[in-house]
Amino acid sequence: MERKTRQYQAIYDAIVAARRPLLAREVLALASAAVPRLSLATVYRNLKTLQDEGAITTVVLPGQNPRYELARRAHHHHFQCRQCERVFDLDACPDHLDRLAPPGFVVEDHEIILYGKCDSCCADPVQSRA
Amino acid sequence: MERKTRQYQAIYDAIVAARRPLLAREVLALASAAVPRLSLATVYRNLKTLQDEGAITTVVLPGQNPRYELARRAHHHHFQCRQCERVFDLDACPDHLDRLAPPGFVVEDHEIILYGKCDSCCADPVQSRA
DNA sequence: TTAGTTGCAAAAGGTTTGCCGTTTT
DNA sequence: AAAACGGCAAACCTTTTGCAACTAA
Repeated sequence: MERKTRQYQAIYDAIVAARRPLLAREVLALASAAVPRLSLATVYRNLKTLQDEGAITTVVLPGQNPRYELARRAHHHHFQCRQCERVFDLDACPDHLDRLAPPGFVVEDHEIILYGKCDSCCADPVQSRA
Repeated sequence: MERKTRQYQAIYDAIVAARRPLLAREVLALASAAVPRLSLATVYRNLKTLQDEGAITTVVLPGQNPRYELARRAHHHHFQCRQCERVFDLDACPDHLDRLAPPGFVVEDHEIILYGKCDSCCADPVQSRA
């Protein structure tokens, strides 16, 4: 990516504004407000570019499509609300996970995903904000 | 599923014998030894049946295709070797993960995945057994 | 001008489904 | 014979790619 196109800006802006990991189609929906004829292919191409630039990272939950969020400096994990299906960042991390592995296995990395109900959905158990 | 067919048996046996989560195409490869003309569609249909029967469970790692393993009674997590890509069961689990969530969020469940190098690959850093 | 980008449509890759012939009871 | 099951191919869904037209620098 060498040019700053309207599409690129709109896609980046959408991710910045969301402040949580978004699905490709959510990025399209949000960025379409600024660029009406925006295509999914362009969204994917720019997401790829943004990743290569280190501006965003991919968040993949088991069995779900990839989500994209602003790159963060710190190691962190995620929480998914089972009601609205939105994903949120977590800051804490319980170290010493190495001891969960059997003898002879070397742990290099880990991933933790919590599932439950977010604060909004706890307050309003009816509505869905997916 | 009401009948015990050769295909059903071969698929179930493959999963039992593996003792670790298998990809659909791995199940096909293994069960094909017993049923030569076995098709992937049949594998998927029987995997679905086995799940409905509660005989097997699905293990999904972020960004990867689903794997299938014998249903286990106990809550457990998984370890994936980055060299051979095989997935192994872990028995331990570090509770008190609830406190990782922000105030107002309710944690109902969690998932932990460790990545690293399995014992076989530590012993033999060259060969891949994927 | 002109190389990089976009939109559209088609392709890919894994999983699911429709159809119809085959098997089991 | 009736009901269930398997194989094959097409359908699906999300992501990727080919290509001609467009556009930013």
